[in-house]
Amino acid sequence: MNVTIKDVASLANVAPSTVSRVIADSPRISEATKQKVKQAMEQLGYHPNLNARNLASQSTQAIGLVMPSSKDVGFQNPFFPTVLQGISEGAQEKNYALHMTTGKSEEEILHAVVQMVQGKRVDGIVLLSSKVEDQVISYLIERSFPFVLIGKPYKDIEEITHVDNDNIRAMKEATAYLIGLGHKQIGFIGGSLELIVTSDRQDGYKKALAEAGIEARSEYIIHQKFLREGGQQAVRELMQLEHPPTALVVADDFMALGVLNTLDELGIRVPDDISIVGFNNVLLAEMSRPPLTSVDINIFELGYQASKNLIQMIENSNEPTKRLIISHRLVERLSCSQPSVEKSDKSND
Amino acid sequence: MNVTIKDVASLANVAPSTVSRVIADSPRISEATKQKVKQAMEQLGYHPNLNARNLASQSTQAIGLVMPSSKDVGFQNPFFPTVLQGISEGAQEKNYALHMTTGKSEEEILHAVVQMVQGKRVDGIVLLSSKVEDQVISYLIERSFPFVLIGKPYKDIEEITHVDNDNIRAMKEATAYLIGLGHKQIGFIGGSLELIVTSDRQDGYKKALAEAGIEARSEYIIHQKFLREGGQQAVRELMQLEHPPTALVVADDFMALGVLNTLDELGIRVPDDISIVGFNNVLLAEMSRPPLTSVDINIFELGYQASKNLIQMIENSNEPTKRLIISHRLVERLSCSQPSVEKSDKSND
DNA sequence: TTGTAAGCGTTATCAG
DNA sequence: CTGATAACGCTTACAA
Repeated sequence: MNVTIKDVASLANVAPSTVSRVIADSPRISEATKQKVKQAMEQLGYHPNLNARNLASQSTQAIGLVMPSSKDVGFQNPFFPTVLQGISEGAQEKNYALHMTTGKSEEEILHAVVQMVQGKRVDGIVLLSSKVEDQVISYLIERSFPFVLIGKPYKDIEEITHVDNDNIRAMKEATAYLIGLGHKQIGFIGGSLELIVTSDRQDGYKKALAEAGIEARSEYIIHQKFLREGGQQAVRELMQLEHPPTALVVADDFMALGVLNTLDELGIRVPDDISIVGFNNVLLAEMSRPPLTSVDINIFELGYQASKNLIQMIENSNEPTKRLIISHRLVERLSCSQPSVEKSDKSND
Repeated sequence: MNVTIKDVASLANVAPSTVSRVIADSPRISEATKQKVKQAMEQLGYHPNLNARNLASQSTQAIGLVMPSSKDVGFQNPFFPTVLQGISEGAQEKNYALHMTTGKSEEEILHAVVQMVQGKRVDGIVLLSSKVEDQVISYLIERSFPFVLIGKPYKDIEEITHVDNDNIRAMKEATAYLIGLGHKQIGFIGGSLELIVTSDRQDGYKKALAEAGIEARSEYIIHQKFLREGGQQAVRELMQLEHPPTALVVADDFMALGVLNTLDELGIRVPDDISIVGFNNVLLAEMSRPPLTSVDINIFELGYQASKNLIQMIENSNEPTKRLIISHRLVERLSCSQPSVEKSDKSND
């Protein structure tokens, strides 16, 4: 069969345990035998059997990744590859492997997670989405299995290590930016309110208005479940109002693209007639017309810190619960300007 | 510790081996004990330890996923989440888990693959990219480890099971479509020629021209390494020609977006002044302005067939080498029209 | 510093 | 149809 630790041992004229120690780079082993063994490993092309190793040591060097349901909104979002890259890099630095699971439904996902955890396939888990009533989270907490959440937990905040942006502040700043430009009629377009990220951003929006002494109009706030059609639908609604907004904050760049789109169809020009601020600053933001002013939330870092901290939790069992806030910044491009002095002056073009 | 097969056995008053048989759903076991055991498992909340199982059975129920280098072009492409979804679904149907690996360099990736394979973490591998001289492929072939490639191999075609589109024909049809509209000056914009997919699509482009009796001009063919800036750069070059093309085939939608963008900046209107056909038909294609006519290559299916066939290879060791061609179709949207009768007539607008 | 031997939790081979 | 028992390949006390 395959070359095992015993083969290496006998070639190097030592005991299997010695070989094992060399692999683990145990300090109490003579340099001489260490070399001898290493050479034998080399010569035979030895690679440890990870299953055997995991079984004996009761630990895998792997972390599990739970992705949102594949039917879900998040999946098609360009957010996803980037965060994955961050997670992957954090894991690789510590030599952890990545195990992935998706599913078409909540049950499928939960099932897969249970398999991973009880089956001892991974030492910890990164969660890519936080739902309002999340069974996966409950399960992990109950078993006190190490995990970190990307995003903000709906409840048990103090007990869940998570990495997130300060979405409230970020959106507050974005809104304040528009206010600073002179806008007073500012609309908000966001995803489903069941996502914590949406409600946070909405809160930030309201706060900014409040601080500026602008009354928040409920008809200016629109939620849409789907990113693509949602943005389009939202614009139509807003533009039919008696006093349509002169500026829009959109809680997701992808959605903002839909917005831009529809605006164009309606013959409304950005930023001349209306200003737009997007969120996430994905690659798309640069490529849209006009290039989108957007809040960069540092997606890569979100992922990187998640896996990095998860590994700390795994390796040090009394690591405290943490809340990591990743910085953001507004990237100005060309989708915003001051409101036209007379906004009803769109008579002739 | 954790609940093991022995605990279940003693609770059910049977031998561990019997429990094992129940798990494997062995046919030669009485319905009575089967029920008894199942109930015991339920009662104790038993889940098999996968490491032990893998070790004993010399097989994991897992497939490995090798992604392109995270620095690579492909990573940010919306292609990626979709193909992942397909792979994931194919795996899940057969109850296979997914193990993922990326890396920042070729070496890192090869190293990770070797770990996966020799470490016996997976039973087979799906390759998401095919480079010209691919060490990973050589390694897998040499060890005759089951794998399937998404895309077309550079060499050893007959020995590598792969799932691909007929990119030559697809691009030929796309080009022929433009010719059918009356275009004669058609440019080609594609990615790096090191990618087989690019050269195939270029071949298709040339074939279509040849069949129509149109001479292929080398200055109409542009390759760019990066999708984003590349599209922009390419347009600038093409539009400076003495006789700029009246239509463009672009080998990737993402790139096409950059093209659209730059065209807009230059004040060239699509499709009035120039027609564009994209490739891949990602979500973006619908959302661009104008909506992009694009060749749908069925990305999900590419992934789905890959994992499905990989699993067949794993479970049936003398499964023949296959070449699977996924269908494509041109999706007409609004980015193409007939060439203006006098194409130099752009005097006043 | 190194060797011996007992697990780790399954599956697989033989008997019965 | 079911039960012992020997692998599977590695780690880790415990000795030496």
